Amino acid sequence: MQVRADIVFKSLSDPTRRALFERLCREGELTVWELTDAARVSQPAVSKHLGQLKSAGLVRGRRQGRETHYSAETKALKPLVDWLGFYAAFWREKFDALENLLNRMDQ
Amino acid sequence: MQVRADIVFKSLSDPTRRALFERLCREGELTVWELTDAARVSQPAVSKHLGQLKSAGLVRGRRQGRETHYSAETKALKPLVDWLGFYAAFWREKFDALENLLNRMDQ
DNA sequence: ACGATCAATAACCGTTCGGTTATTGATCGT
DNA sequence: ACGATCAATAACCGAACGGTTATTGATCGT
Repeated sequence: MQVRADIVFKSLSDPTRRALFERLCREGELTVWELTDAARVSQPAVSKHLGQLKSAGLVRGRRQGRETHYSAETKALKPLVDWLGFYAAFWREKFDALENLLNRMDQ
Repeated sequence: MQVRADIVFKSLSDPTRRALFERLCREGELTVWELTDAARVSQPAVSKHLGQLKSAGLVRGRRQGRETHYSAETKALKPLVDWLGFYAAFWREKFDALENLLNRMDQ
């Protein structure tokens, strides 16, 4: 779980990359060029970021014809929630609520 | 809040740095040399990491004589919790929508 | 007063990172 | 069949990162 937390933290530590993930969370499935449109970086940069997010399990790519549809894999945030829950007893109640929700989505 | 989240994510994305923060969370106030002892890096490296954690507000340093006592500032995790909370709310919406749909299909 | 200790800073080094442009490979529309 | 489009890869670049050793500054014990 340590390693997973590492990857997730690192993946989300870059603003551009996190913005991509956030957009996928909010808007659902999006193609690379749709994502590139809003991101203020080039298409290859977007593709690289998506690749990293995919490695972290935060994103899934579905190839359809010549376009690839990406979507957020919210379950992959679990290591982060676990980490927070463990190290910040201060926020215990909120974390429990979060974890509860995640477990329900895990099914 | 975006910027805060940036800094917090980035600060915690390095394993060595996160280990320092975790130890401070678990064991309370510790001096630099106590932290250096367990970390597998040099004292200057530890000092630099503590400096970054301090910039992020994740850590507080209390100078006492020639030694500095550091402690975790769990409140600084709030941006991270908020970020997760925001997307958790989004998940809940989706989840509720799905539940709703399933219920309607049942009839 | 002086040597030892603690922590921060300086100076440096190799690697990784985030970005670019150019190119390739695949698929679509006509 | 062919030009256009979409996405991934390649090759490269400067900046930032994480680490080191050496040094400095301050404080403690004797």
